[in-house]
Amino acid sequence: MTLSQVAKEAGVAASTASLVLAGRADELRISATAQERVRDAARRLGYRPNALSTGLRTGTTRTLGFVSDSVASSQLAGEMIRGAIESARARGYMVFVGETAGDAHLERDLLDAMFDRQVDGVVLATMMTHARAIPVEATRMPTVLLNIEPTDDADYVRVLPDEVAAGADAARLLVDSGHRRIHLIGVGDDPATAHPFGLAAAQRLRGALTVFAETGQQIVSARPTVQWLPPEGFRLVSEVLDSGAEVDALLCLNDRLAMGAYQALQERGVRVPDDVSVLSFDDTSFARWLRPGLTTFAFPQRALGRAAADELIDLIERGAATVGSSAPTAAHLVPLPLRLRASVADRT
Amino acid sequence: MTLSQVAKEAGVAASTASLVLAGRADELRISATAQERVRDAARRLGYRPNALSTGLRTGTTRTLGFVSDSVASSQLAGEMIRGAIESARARGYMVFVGETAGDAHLERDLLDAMFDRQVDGVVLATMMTHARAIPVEATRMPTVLLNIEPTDDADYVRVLPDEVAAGADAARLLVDSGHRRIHLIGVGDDPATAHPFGLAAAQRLRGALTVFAETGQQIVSARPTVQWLPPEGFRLVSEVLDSGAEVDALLCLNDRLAMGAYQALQERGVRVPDDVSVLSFDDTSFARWLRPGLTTFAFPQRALGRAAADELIDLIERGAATVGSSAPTAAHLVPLPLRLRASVADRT
DNA sequence: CTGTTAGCGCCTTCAA
DNA sequence: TTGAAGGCGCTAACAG
Repeated sequence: MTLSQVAKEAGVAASTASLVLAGRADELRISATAQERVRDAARRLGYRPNALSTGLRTGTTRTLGFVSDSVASSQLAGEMIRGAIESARARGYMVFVGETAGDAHLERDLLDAMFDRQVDGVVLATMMTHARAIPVEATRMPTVLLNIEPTDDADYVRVLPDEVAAGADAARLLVDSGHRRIHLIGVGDDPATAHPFGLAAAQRLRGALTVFAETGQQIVSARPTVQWLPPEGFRLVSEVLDSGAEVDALLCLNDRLAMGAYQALQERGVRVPDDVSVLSFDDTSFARWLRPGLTTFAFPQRALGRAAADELIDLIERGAATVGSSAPTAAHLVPLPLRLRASVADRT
Repeated sequence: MTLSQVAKEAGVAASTASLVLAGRADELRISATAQERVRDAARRLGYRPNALSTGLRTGTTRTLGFVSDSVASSQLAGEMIRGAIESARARGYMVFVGETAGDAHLERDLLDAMFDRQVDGVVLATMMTHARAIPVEATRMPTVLLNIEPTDDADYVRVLPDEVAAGADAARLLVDSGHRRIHLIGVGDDPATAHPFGLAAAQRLRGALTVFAETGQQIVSARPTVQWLPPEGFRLVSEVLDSGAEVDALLCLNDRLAMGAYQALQERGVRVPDDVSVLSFDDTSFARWLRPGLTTFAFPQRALGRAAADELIDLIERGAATVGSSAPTAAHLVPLPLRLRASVADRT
């Protein structure tokens, strides 16, 4: 089904049909009958414009690329992608998705393949290394950085989770509910030397420390680890309990550590939240199924994806004219919403 | 950078450059020097062919569509998509991803949008309703069904998890390791009335029953539920324990039920696997972090995605000529591999 | 061995 | 108000 077939069926020229179908008929005063005939023919023949052709002609494809460095294990990636797809779809865009597993070569290939297909722009996302250089391939087209802090100084539109605020919120929640003896699980007490991967550890810690300072609290202990996994949470919390220190609350840097914490607590007969409160980050799938339900700040995967796609489409539709012209754009920060469940007691 | 610019730079005609760059130069005996000059110019100018143009001309885009009905909560979807993308990429294809959340209208729109962009084919996947009708939109292009049994009788290429075999494997594992008093958690004892959503329950049950029959075993109890979630697992296993029945092993229909089972067991001080073995399906992210690690048959998400993309590309490259011609294709069954951890004891 | 020509499907002046 | 013509970038016959 091509436009000229529709035109023929309607008894008009292809250009006329084009105008009608593009909604510019009134503007150019095409006769009502002609319009009717065209629309009718199009419907009857099930006409759908060939996007390749339109793209070739107009230089725009209503197509986005989404490239992330995620690997099999990361549950986070999936939701981000889906958020992006959802937003894009709502605005009439389709998205190509690619994954690099951290392979720079693959990333280049992917970006090339998308560029070849004339995507209108790409979002570059990361699940692993949060601070990194941006490949030159990306600079050929409008680009939005998702969950990445660029190491170079070019002015990219960035979308990031507001980890600092989440850290602060967590600390405030604990302090406000009367917890005094707080232990940090998964990070030391110095933001500068926090977790080598990702900015999450350092930023969550920074936010928390600010609030602790403001309220005159002291952290009892802060235990770093490189792997944020249940066995590590188990180990660290066992250490805390063995140390004989008093503990009102455990602030775990993510849910997997918290899962390990639950196991260690349970094994020693320490009750959550009656004896010890547990607060965490991410809202991983199992958080609500732990007993008692884990109170946690949800990593806003889907919202991040949505925001990235929206920023990108804004950028595209605003026109590439503006690129690099204006003042450095502030990062778009997405909050981590609290999922209030049953693991934090009120001790006031 | 267009082909004609490269050709001009190399001092040849565009068609010559085209042939050289398409690798058909030797075949058509283009002089070595001309080839050299073309390749050189292309490299120097950073030439990349416009895929839109090529697609328009050749009628093929090396682009796939992937449409699934998954919703936010399903972790399964993400991995399937990624498997598909991975396979596609390896064969030079890019993929458009879309999600419908079960909305038939959205599905139509998505399929249309992909069709408009001239995808070479689509995979239609489902996470929810495993038996369903296929929308007519799909029939305009090569289609592979992933995790779907079509209710109409058209002859589609299908990729499915081998749930029956997994059920049989699970039963055999239990029987072979000396378990006699086995309870089923999450499904009744009649495949015909099993779980309304999905084929998994009925098929896993069918496989298991076959083996139990072969080995002369009797199931002690089989408890159905509509929601395969931890609280239900907790409830059902509590019932089992309260009933006073003897129990060697719990065969849970998925990991979330098993998680609830662990909680119920733990609360009553029943040890896994010393007192009771637990076996399950899916290998959800937390399965390996439960204590003891949960032995389970992994739902092969990624492999399913890979298989679907591969089947689709085979279908496309074999040529649409064959469509509907041959005998009904057998479904491509993907096994559920066993993840042997510590929750099943050897009681022989 | 290489260049000319035509056309994939669409949009957009420009003339009529 | 409508139609004819040209071109987006590429490939494939067909001449030379």
